[in-house]
Amino acid sequence: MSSSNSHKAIFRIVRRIPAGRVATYGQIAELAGLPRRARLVGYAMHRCPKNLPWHRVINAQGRISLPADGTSAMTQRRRLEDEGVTFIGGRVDLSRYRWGGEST
DNA sequence: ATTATGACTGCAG
DNA sequence: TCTGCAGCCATAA
Repeated sequence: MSSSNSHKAIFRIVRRIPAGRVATYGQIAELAGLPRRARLVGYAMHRCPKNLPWHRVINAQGRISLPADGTSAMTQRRRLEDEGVTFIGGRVDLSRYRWGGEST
């Protein structure tokens, strides 16, 4: 088994992110037992299941890691704002919305 | 097998 | 704020 396990572990973590919270790629990688594999998380997100709350995953700068002019980026931002996450200057205040890995 | 690319990140200039 | 670079690793060609 190669990447399947990693992807599975990643998806499992993403599924635990509560609404109204966000997590960074690096954070998810770490929680999934894959320290420093942030890039792998990004790759996994690129082809994640539809049921996955992929919109709650953003980069370490609090920004959406997708072309700002793309429809996906807008969908992501809209869904987050819909959950109560506010954007300031095009980015999210991680010190406030970052998920700590806690259960809900 | 090798090279290039990408929804990453942290550090340096 | 922005650019560049070194780690990272699955895919594609």
